[in-house]
Amino acid sequence: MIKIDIANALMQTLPISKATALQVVDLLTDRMKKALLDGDRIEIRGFGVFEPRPRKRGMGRNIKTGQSVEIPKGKSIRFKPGKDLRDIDVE
Amino acid sequence: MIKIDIANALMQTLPISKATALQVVDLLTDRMKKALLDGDRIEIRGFGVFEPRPRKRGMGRNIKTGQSVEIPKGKSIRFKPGKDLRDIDVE
DNA sequence: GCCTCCATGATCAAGATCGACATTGCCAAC
DNA sequence: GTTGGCAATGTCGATCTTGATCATGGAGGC
Repeated sequence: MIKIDIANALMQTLPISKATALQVVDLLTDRMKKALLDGDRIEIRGFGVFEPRPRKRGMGRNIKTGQSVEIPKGKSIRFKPGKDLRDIDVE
Repeated sequence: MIKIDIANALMQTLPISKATALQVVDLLTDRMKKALLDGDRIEIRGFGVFEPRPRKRGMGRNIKTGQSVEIPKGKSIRFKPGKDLRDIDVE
């Protein structure tokens, strides 16, 4: 599923044009990105929580050189699936 | 940032009512949940990728009992931040 | 707008997983 | 069709996850 699929799903259900649907998706992701970059956490009940988290881990590894490279700074965006998504049980 | 904030952001930018904005957010999350539960991965360029991933890890621990509890089945929804979100650099 | 409901957060421990770097190919986006 | 973001590879260590309970707050109802 890519952006187009989401836009299609929106326009098929809501009374909005495809162009608007695309704008919606784009704006949504943009707003979320800004919020996350701003350090704000996004909590959508029943879906999940996006939480900016400081990266503290020490070092990674460079394939070609094989040397341990220190992971400089960093923040990771952690997504914690909500109840509905944690309910997954596919054997 | 919660669902209301996102809805407000949408209605402030796009020519849609707040009610519609809320429907959009709700529908969006619903569609994404369904896709993820269906095992489909969602890839939004520049934002991130939601990917259902089989959980293979062995066991956890229960505080109150103190016993090692085996992690039964499981699928986790992994969100991989896109370029824009990986670019975070907070000193 | 306020109240109520129920999901979410934190905790402890142990073990598996993720992440970063660099390069190439593929596919999402325009 | 073109562009360039994203996946995969490999190593090593820190982080995350699971589980139950209490408290907080997101979210829906009146």
